Amino acid sequence: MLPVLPVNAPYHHGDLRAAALQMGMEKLENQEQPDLGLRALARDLGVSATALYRHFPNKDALLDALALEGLSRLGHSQAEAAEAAGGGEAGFAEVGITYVEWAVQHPALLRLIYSRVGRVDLAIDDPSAMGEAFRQLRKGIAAKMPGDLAPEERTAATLHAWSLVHGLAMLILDGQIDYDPAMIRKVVLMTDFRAP
Amino acid sequence: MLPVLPVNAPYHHGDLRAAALQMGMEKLENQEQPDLGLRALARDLGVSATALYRHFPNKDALLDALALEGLSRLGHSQAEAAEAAGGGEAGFAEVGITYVEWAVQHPALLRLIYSRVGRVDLAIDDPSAMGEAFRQLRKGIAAKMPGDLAPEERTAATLHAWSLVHGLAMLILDGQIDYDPAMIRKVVLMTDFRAP
DNA sequence: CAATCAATGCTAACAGTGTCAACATAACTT
DNA sequence: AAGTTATGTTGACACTGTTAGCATTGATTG
Repeated sequence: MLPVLPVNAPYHHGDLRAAALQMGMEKLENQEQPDLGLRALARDLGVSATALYRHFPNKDALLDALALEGLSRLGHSQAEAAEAAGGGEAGFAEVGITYVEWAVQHPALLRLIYSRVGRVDLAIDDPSAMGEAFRQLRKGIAAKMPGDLAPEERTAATLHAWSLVHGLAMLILDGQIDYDPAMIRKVVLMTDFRAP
Repeated sequence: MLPVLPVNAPYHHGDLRAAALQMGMEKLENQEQPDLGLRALARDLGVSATALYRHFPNKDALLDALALEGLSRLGHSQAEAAEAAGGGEAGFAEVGITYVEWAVQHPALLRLIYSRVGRVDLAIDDPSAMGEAFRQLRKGIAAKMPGDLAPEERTAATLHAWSLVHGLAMLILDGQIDYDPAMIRKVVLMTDFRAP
């Protein structure tokens, strides 16, 4: 985690905002808890602590941006998995399993996403940003469900599916259950969405 | 949140450890994020910041103690609910529903529990403390499941049940889904544990 | 009862944090 | 070329967790 420009660093960085997000993401990939430290990040970027304030109003805004990017990546992973499985019910299950796998591979990022997604500040600056990303996620889940369900059942089933994989992911991240891919698959496939 | 002993406070507090835990629990009940602030807590207790170090080696230990107490309370609530429902499958569902309700009523405390339950320090001091409490929780879930299941199915079913309600609770706490008791009940009852 | 000692409190200090104000330099605009 | 805007910097403030050293109280002994 060396400074980006070790020697002869010019006064201006070039694109500090992008560099901060990239290094922030990098740090999140290599740690467990979703906390970054503005000063530490600036230090690793080879820049003064307050320089980041020219690109983000405060620490929260930086973390929000990282969470948003993370959410986008998660969405892509799920879309890929669904497509690879050929859609339908098999694809639906795969979306859930991918969710858990992604969480295991990016624990800090998933935690960051969920800790920041409910914040109000997001809605102030850009009402469509984080909320919309999550709406897509939910819509994706719903779209990949069995098609012959009544609307109310669809809602319950979506909630069920999301809660199940989110709970699995969280329990694994918190060290409460071991990450056993076969067991995950078994548990995810346990639900029959046509049950009353 | 006034100091406990406003006037003529004696040099010694009496039972600062208990008072700290009580006030800490009180603060957790009235806020969303599970972070306390050692100095702030000491201030509210009318005591110097470092006084708490005579009763807890550090902030983590204090939070661990609070998490442990919270876990015990959660366990009691679930046991009560199961008994009230008369055990069996109905009682089993009630345990799950109670889990979600308890989480909604004590969001910071539930978050604290899960953020601290995986920490190693707990196992050093007292290997049975937090781990054992959680083992009880899991055993409680397992015991209240339908009895005619194969052992491997029981494991999967336990995991399924725990993940489902934990996921529901977390999504509600993070503001991703509304807390609708009827919907919770519907979702929890969706799973047929005899499905393949 | 008096002396000692452990338990429990205090203040002062250190390193760390997020953030703001004031100033400096580079880049862009006219 | 001059002025303006964007982007850095240093210095400071208030806050945090934590340690060291000192003070006071309550309990345990001789």
